[in-house]
Amino acid sequence: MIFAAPSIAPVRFACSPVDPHPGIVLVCHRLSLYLVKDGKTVLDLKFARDHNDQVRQMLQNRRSDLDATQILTLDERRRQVLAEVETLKAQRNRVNQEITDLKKAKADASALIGQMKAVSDRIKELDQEAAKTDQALREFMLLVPNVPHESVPVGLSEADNVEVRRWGSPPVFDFTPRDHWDIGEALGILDFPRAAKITGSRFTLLKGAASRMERALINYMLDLHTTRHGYTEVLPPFMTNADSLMGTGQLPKFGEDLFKLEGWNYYLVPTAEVPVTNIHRDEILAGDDLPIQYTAYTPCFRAEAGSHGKDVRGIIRQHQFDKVEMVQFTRPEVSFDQLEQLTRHAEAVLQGLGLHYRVMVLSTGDMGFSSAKTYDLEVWLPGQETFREISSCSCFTDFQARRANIRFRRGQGAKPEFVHTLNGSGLAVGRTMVAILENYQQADGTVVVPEALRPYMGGLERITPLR
RNA sequence: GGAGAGGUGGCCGAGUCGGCUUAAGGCGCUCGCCUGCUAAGCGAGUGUAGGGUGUAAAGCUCUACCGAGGGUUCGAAUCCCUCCCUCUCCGCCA
Repeated sequence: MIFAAPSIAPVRFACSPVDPHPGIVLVCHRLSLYLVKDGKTVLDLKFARDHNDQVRQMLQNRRSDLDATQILTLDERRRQVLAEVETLKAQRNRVNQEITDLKKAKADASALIGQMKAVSDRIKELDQEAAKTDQALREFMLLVPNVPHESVPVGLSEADNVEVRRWGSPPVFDFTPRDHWDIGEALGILDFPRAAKITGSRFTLLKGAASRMERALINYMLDLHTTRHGYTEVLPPFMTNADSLMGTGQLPKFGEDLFKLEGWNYYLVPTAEVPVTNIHRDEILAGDDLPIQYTAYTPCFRAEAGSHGKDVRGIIRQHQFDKVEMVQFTRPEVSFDQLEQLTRHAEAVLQGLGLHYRVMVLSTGDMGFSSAKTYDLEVWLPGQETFREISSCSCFTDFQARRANIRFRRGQGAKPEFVHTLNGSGLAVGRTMVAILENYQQADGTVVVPEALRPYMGGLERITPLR
């Protein structure tokens, strides 16, 4: 197996106080390029300056066409301007005190005041110059992807993902298993034409046992994560502002995947990851409180731009779907261990429902922009005779923490450090129902309800045709 | 939607004819002293980020930050404008 082996890791970004995108206010404060080794931040912008070659190499590895030398230029310019403007500001502060003293003594200060006019104008100029440079540097850094962990297989696409393990076995049928849309429509519990009438394509009307199962699955998953896996349940807003989307990495690069509310700077959440991770934006957490583990149910809204004609049948790919998400904030040194654990938490849901699945580690070519390592859980769908993604579990190292300025203190008086963030679906509810319909279908067209779900469905054991 | 009041350091809370506030004071916290123990008392310290200077840590030094952004001014927590958020009353609504 081939592994990416960056001797040094990555390039990240951060930002500062100026607005690079109209209507979008950035909340990050640090302006530094840094490198991470063994999950620990060891170097910063100074390193990028002194070892620019290595930085360039890293960008190349991730197939980024960003030019690392631009960092040098911009940083040099920025520090030049800062040095000059800060000297002037120091002078201004000093002279202002003198003016104050003169005024107190009822003496004439007009000479000093006249002199400071020019200084003040120059400061104004330089401040603008510094802001421009900061903005350019930040825009650059916001487009730098996270760097894959050493254990991530190098590859160009989905085809290079590597199976890590699988659980269970596919159910055996003495008839030809059907797709979930056939099963659902025959039972009268999935209604596609009416959903298209109400809204449009990629929406589904659930009825009877389907809508109840959706609700049951949400409760089952939340209960599992809160009572067995140690997560705290939260129910966040289903819309977020642009700052939050910037914090988790959906913006500025992936705005076309989002539904934005007309006349508002609000977006429908594409995943609970956004509101939940941003719970602690701009906060310094107590080291003793880590790891912090949240689980949340939210609907998810995705424009699915660029997926036209893909998965058009059934409820696999919808503009709106329900998901239960797990989010963790951890110390840097344990984040990849936590990823293993979080992945097991997602797997526990599938195991509880008796669904056959496999775990894939995504290759460098298939993983997301913000992720350092991602496991996908793929559930077996007999109707389509294939494995389909039902959960995606990622460690983001401090990529999101830098953007969202989420830090922690190891102890009293210790310097704040960035936390690591993780999240994973636990699980995508709609696809879980798809899996149940297809895996538990019977020759007579009915569907057996998995035992774990029955308590949540009033003891219902079998779904029979509605009405 | 209408009317009004506010947003200050981890917390509470002063601070409007702009300049002795380098953000008073208190609480909390840390360290020390004192004290059978505890409590109380006494003393010192206590933010974040960036630049410069140190091999590094420390230290020293400069700059910025009183909801956010912009403006006026030699100088803004303090004045003006825009926006965000919180609270009160009215209206409407689940």
